[in-house]
Parts: sequence; structure tokens; C-alpha cells
Amino acid sequence: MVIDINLSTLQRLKRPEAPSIPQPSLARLPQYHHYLVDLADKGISRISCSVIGAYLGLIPVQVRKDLQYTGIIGKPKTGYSVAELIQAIETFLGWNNINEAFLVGVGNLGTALLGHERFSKFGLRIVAAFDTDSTKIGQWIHEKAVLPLEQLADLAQRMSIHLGIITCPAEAAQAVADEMVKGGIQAIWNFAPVKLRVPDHIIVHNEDLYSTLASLSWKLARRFRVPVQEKEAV
Amino acid sequence: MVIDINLSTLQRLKRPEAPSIPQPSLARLPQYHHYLVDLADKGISRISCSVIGAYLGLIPVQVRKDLQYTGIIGKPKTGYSVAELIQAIETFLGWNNINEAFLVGVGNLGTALLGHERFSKFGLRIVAAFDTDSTKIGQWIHEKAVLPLEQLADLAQRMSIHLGIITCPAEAAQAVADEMVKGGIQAIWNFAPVKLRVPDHIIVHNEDLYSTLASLSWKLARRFRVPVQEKEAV
DNA sequence: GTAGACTCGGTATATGGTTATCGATATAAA
DNA sequence: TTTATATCGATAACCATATACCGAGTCTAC
Repeated sequence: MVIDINLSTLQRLKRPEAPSIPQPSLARLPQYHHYLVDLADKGISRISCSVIGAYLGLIPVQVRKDLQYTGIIGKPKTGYSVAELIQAIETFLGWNNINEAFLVGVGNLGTALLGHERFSKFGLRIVAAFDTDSTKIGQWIHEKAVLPLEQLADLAQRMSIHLGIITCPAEAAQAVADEMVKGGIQAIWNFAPVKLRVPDHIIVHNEDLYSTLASLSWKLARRFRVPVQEKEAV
Repeated sequence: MVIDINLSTLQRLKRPEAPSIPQPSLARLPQYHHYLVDLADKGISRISCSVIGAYLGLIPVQVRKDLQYTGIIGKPKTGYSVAELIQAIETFLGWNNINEAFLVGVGNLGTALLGHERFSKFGLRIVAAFDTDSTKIGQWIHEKAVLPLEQLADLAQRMSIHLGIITCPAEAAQAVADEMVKGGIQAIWNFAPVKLRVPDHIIVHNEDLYSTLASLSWKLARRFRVPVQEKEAV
């Protein structure tokens, strides 16, 4: 059986033009951004890594390294310009160019995302929603039309939509992903707890609530359980 | 200014009894679990790391290492017992003992979580919801009562609730967290895009949509931008 | 104007997680 | 019964990320 070998090999081969920024740093940038916007609102114009780090519980060096990826240049003693920093992060993350997205699955979660106006500040605009439930189709939710899933592929192609958001039940997720791929969608933000099978060039990010839940319950169990050894000897 | 030094030092001091399992492994366990339950439903009773890995896009060694943390023991050639493996993961993650939780913020997202029946399979039961909006208080959403936030601390204490879920707007999140701490809650699952300030012994997990969004938009921007160098020389 | 303190940027080291390798063992086929 | 093969468990090498260190620059206070 060589399937596994092929798979892992593929994964590695896919990465030559791999991220020039570590994934964890990428994930921290929005946090810096959020804090910086707050500062800007307060009229503060310069900031140092130490202060940012103190606020977020990170050491100054790490903050500095993360920020360096955005290409920003600071000045000794004074630190960075807040405005420049915000700009640098937004540019780096591509938040200046809006990504238009389709969302599939207008349940509670889907509705929540559709109504999240703040996304537009972070380069995301959900332009339409899709569902298979005929009672939902035709409705308008948060000013977005709910269309039948069958139209997704065609519309995505014609409107050059690059991003798809999956908030449908797990059972339907793979079929939805297939439709998205057919419509030329490049990246999928997947909220369904399923491993999607898509071509290699498609970017998939899973928002896996169960992972978080696992961490939490493990830590809680650990805290309230009498401290026993985790592994039994054979 | 020594705040930062103290902070980072604290973080390290907090960790002596740190996770005996890497965070990424912990996050993968639910995925294995999900797949295994599917297998069990199909009547398959034994499984090898290679097959699990092939399904999830991981190499067999990694799967094996992850599973070892749960204390499971496999047999050469045959692999693991599916049933034992499921049991081992559930026990390890503490999914057998139900965690009762309070949820604060009955917006779309909060409602979505309240309605998510599957959580109960993963050791989570949301027993009540809270809000400050008087039009929501008194309602029942998915068979859970919506109570005024003021009652949270008292009820949490009397019912020995250990877990709090924050799905309210960012502005209110810190105040809610404070209430939770006052009520003796040990762990917080935070969906608000805010860095919460809580005592050291409180476990906080942020479900940060913006981090994911940042990754996605960076990768999309990178794909569609002409490949230029990321950093300008000084 | 000078001394001192703070902060940046670059390089080096340490840590933690992932991947590779090897020997042992159980099953299945000859 | 013997041989071949798939798989596990353990140890070791490797890689990515996080942390520490050091020199250089600039602002503040005296």
C-alpha cells in the first residue's frame, strides 16, 4: 500500500513556494492589527514591540520578528508608527483588496457570518448565499440573496469569485466543495467537521470547533482528575 | 519598563505542569475520532495508522505518535481495535464526563451553538444562556433558558459550572469574562475577537476567526499578486 | 553637548514537533 | 512449518519556530 507515501510526498512537493512567513506569525498579525487600531482610535501614533507584547502576552522579540515579515521598519527608541504599521499589516494580508465570497448553508452559523458586517474591514465580502432548502431559497438574509445551490458553479465562474465558505451540515460539505471547485473557486473556508477532498491547488482552511473543544475538555479533565500518570506501562 | 519581562516569565513559570501532549496532536485527535466512528458504523473493527493517515493526509508515523498519547496499544500487522481506539480517545479527552457550560451572548452565533446537539457527544452540554438584552431574556432557545447576565456568577457557583462560552460582541466580552471568573468558572471558550484579561489559572481558548481569515486572504493575495519580493531592502 | 536608557535589526542558540529509520512481532500465504 | 509482509514501538535525525544575545541608533534629561 503506497497511498500514504504518495500523499505525504505530494504534500511536501506542494511546498517549494511555501509560506515565507510561519503560520503562527500569520495568525498573530490580526491580533496586532486589532490592538493597533484601538491605539489609533485613542490618538496614539507611535508604539514599541514591548508594549504590544505586554498587551498580548508575548515577548518583545517575537512581536518584532512577526512585524518584520510585513516589511515595516521601525526606529530605535521610538518604535513604529502606528498608522504605518496598520497599513503594512493590511497590505501584507491583502486586506486592501476585497475578496468576494459565496457562502453555502444558511443555518444559524451561516446567518451569523452573513450578518457579520465587520468582515468587510478585513477584506471579505460575502456577496451571496446558497442552500438546498427550498423554504430558504429566495429569501434575503442580511441583504444577501439566498440562491439554489445549483447556480453556484455558474455564478462563481461568471463573477470570478475566488472564495467559498461552507457552513452546511457535514454530510453535504463534500458535495458543496465539489461544486465550488467546479465553479473555479480557489480557496475554501470550511466550518463543517469533515476532511474535504479537493485538488491540490485549492486552499482549504478548516475552522474546527472540535479541535478547540478537545483542548478545552482535555485541560479541564486534567485539572479535575486526580493527577495520575497518563500512560500505563505494558 | 519591566511589565513585558514579568509577563513572559510568568508564562513560562505557568507551564511546568504543561501539556504532556503537543497542542497540534491534541487538535488532531478529534479528527481521528470522527473517522473512527465512521468506521465503527460501517462495522470495521480494526484499523492501521497507514489507512487513517491516508484518509486525513498525514503520514503513518505521525498518526501513530498521536495515538500513543492516548495510551492505546496496537498489535503489529493488525493495527488497532477501532472500538478500543475510540474509547481511548474519548477517555483521554475527557469526553466521557460531561462538562456543563454557560453561554453568554444570544446572537446568531450563540444561537447556532445552543442548537448544536452534537456537542453532547463530545462532552459538552450548554445548560443555560445569558444576555443583557431584555427582549431576549426570558425566551427559550433550543430548550435553553435565556437569563439575565447578572445571575450568571451566582448560578455558576451554585451549579458548579466550570466552562463559559462567550459569543457576545467584543465590547462586552471582558465584562462577561469578569463575571465568569467571579462565578468560579475555570475555562473560557471565547469567540469574541478580544484578548481577555483573566487570572493565570483560568484556561482561555480563543476561537479567532480573524486568524483564519488572515491566512486565507494572505494566501489568496499571494496567489493573484504578481510574484514580487516580499521585503524591500532598506 | 554628553550620558544614559530604550528599542530596533541581525545573528545565534534552544526548544518542540515532525519525519525517518530500525528491530520486533503477528498474520497470512506457500 | 516456513517465509514474506505489514504493522507497531522506540530511538534518532531533522526542521520550524521561539527565544536569547549583541551591536547600533536615537531620543531624553541633565
